[in-house]
Amino acid sequence: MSNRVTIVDVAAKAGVAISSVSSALNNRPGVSEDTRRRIVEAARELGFVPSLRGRSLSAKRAFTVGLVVHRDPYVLESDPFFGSFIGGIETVLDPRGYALILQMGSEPVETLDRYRSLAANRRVDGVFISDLGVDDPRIALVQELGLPAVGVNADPGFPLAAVRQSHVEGIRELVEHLVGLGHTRFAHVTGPHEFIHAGQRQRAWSDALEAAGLPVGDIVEGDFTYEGGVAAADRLLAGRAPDERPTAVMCSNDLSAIGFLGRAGELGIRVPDDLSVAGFDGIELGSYVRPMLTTVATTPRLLGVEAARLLLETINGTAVVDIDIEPARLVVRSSTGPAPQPR
Amino acid sequence: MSNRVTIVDVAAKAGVAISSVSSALNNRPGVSEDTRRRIVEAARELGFVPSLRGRSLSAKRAFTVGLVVHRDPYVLESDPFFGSFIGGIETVLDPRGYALILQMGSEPVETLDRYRSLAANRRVDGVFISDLGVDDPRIALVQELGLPAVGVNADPGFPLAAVRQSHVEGIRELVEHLVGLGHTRFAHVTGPHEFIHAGQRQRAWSDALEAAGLPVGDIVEGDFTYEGGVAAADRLLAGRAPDERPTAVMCSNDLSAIGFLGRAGELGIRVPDDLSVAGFDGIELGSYVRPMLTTVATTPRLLGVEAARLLLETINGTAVVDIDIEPARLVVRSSTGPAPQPR
DNA sequence: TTGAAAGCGTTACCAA
DNA sequence: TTGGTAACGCTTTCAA
Repeated sequence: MSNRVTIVDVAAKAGVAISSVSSALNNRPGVSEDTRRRIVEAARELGFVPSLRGRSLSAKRAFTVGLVVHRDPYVLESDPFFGSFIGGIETVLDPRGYALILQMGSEPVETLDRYRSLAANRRVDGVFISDLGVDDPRIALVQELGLPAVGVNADPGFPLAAVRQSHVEGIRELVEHLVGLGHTRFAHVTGPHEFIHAGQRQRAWSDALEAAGLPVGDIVEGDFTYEGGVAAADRLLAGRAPDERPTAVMCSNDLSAIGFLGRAGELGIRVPDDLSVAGFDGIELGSYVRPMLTTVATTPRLLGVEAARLLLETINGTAVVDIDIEPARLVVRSSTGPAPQPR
Repeated sequence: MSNRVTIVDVAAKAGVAISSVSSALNNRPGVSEDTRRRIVEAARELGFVPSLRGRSLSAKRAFTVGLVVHRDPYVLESDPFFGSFIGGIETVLDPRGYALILQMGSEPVETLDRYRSLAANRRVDGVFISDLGVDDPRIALVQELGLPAVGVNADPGFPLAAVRQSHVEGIRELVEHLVGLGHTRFAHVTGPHEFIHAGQRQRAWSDALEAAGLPVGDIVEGDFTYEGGVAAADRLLAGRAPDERPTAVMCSNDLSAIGFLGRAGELGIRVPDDLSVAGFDGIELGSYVRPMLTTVATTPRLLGVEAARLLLETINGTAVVDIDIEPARLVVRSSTGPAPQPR
């Protein structure tokens, strides 16, 4: 259990110097095909696995990257994003011998400290920056720390490497879908304004409506939670006469749309007959609730894959361009339908 | 950016040997109070942070522990457990200079490989084993690998260190609650039988009913998903006359209970008037749906805290006893009520 | 092509 | 109490 096999053992067994073992096993030139074979064979027989610690110290690399999630646990729990995103990250990290360190900072200051300490003791070679905020202080921080980083769904002009999935097309498709169904009175439930993606989605919604020559209607701030959707439904629907209510509502994520749906039902408003509701994300739960939720489906797993690829490239200093993955797309289910006929 | 401060720099600045710096900064004896002060001061001025890599190699420790989640991403997404569990882990890891590596293996074999490679290159000093399965192969694996490990919610007789939160009391409370409401026809929706906690919960349910002298009723296998709850509702309720249906159902987790609730509503069965439904977990969502879900609330965050504490102790070889945290407790909300009066 | 040796940044042992 | 020095396990440079 205790005495693990080291490069010295392999060298001894193969009857060569440890430097040759290192070269051979890392596919570097300068080793004859014959010796290489002998070394590989010896390593195999001994079950040699290079020690990450030795490699780390020598190579000045941690072979680890970090993700600091700065949301409160409840949001993390119910958010489908991170599970898939992390899954995607792993698929590219693992084959390259990298691993992911996950940290959670519930408060912004705490989050910054996490990044700081990850950098200070060189625990990671790079980090992901997700859930970007407006004027996000993490940007300046990683620059100051010289810590390679990749932003997820950053705005244009983001100063670091970034991977993005456009929401514009999907939201435009949603608006066209609703307009085609005859809707004219719209409303939008945003996410918390401190996150840039909340603003991105709202803007895409407003722009598409304006492009269609229709009034944007009410915009109420939500918080990405089920509860927030319930509250938004109260504000937009309760106590309003049918012809004063919006007939088509987009919530900026699925969870809040599902809350919205639930409250609408309680208020006696039928979906989609009296009201159309759509979300954003494409979480599984949306296809189980009744009516099934129309949404704009994102692909967090793919985002994770590309973010990881980009981060490793950034770390290696290989030429890097931002990556745009295929846009999120409209998925029509049963929570949207023809606009109710006024009478 | 590149030339970081090392122990050598501190030693030079303080005019002492590096061994003294090491001793002083690690609060080891053998350094005079005076020198210690000088060293600490020098370190502070230089902004010295010990290199994890150097420490790792020398101390033969990774200062990292691992969690390999072996569920498919969707379950991870919608499961409230891991977000809080990980949050709890972090609160004890962080102050002790440890970090968490998160890996995901969707298939069992893959999961085992993850553990194997974590151990092979000594990336972690120990691992958590959660979502224990029946005859879980990970137990033998970590033993064979000599990898310190802590089991989460293990059965009695578990051969490794374990942290547990008893579900028995809470489920018994639930049964007493239902019995007190006059229910006599029960049913239970389990989790996947390959997980031991699914069996644990079902057994607690059956035992409590038997203790009350009541028939256990139908037991149908679910899968912990919303969808599974819907399917279970179909099997237990659809096409059955009111007096042939159970009047009180426990689903083995909240998510499936919520699915069950939704389908019951679609079938025209009123909850709690015609039927009482309860879940297990205590997720936030349960308090937002209507009717609000009666459940047995667990505290995954606390479980994470204790699991991490125990794992670090196991790694340090300090005397270790299993930890039992406060049992999960019944939380009565509005999805349970008096048994319907037959007529 | 091969091998010896110098790092990498700590900790820990042992003289002084 | 101090300081020198040998590990720890690898990569990399430079002679041979």
